[in-house]
Amino acid sequence: MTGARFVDVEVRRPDLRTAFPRRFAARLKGQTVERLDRRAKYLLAVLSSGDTLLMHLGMSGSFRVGDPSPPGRHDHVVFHMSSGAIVTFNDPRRFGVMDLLTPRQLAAHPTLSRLGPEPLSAAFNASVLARACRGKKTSLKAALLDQRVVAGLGNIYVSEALHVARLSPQRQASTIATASGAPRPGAVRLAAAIKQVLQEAVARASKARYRGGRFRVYDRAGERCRHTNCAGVIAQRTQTGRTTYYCPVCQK
DNA sequence: ATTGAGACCTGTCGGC
DNA sequence: TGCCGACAGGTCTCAA
Repeated sequence: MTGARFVDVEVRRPDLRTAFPRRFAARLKGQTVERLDRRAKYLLAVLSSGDTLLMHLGMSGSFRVGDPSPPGRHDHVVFHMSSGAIVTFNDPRRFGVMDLLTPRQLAAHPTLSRLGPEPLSAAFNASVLARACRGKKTSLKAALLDQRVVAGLGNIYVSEALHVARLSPQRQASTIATASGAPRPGAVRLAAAIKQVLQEAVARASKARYRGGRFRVYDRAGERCRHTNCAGVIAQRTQTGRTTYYCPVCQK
């Protein structure tokens, strides 16, 4: 898509999680994609008009490249690019998002403008994490799922990171910081663990043969804890509506 | 202001 | 084999 123009845009279902803006297709047509970017779990295509195409996969969204004809039941948007590429957005549950923002709307976006730091950037470290958790009465699990604390962690990698850091998901978030917001050892381990599990995930996903589904604790209830010298068994429980997996023995 | 519960929607899977 | 409830990787809104 990068460097290519939108020749045609088919909107087959304009009702994803949010309604499409008026004249969505018309505003896209003729625009060139200057660059593709990402912020947290949002995909952004910066256009020659200055507008930004904002996309989110929700729980079940995906893009594929290739002629979709005949289009599938959940093929909601089809981009026909001047490069010849045909890019189709498919999303059975329709929790995804497709929006077109002016520079002003982008800068003032209610969600984007409040996102926390990118976890793999230098802007995210133990000090930043500790400060964000200072005074939080909620659990570490809920704090890490809060996109304002750190951007882009989802249910799987929160469990994964807490296991690597050996921190209990039920532990109160404020306990990784001192009263003044300085990092305690747990914050140092957790910030490093978050970077580690995400780097590993990106590396694995980049390999064509990757099948997915192999995690340290996620979806492994009843299996042995993989930390060396830990005799624990992975447990699962529900926290704020989401399933958490953890080792009750080594995660404190 | 912070927090947790419920809602949004469809597909899949396990149990009967 | 078929039906039915429970659950799924994410936000958003609302009310306590």
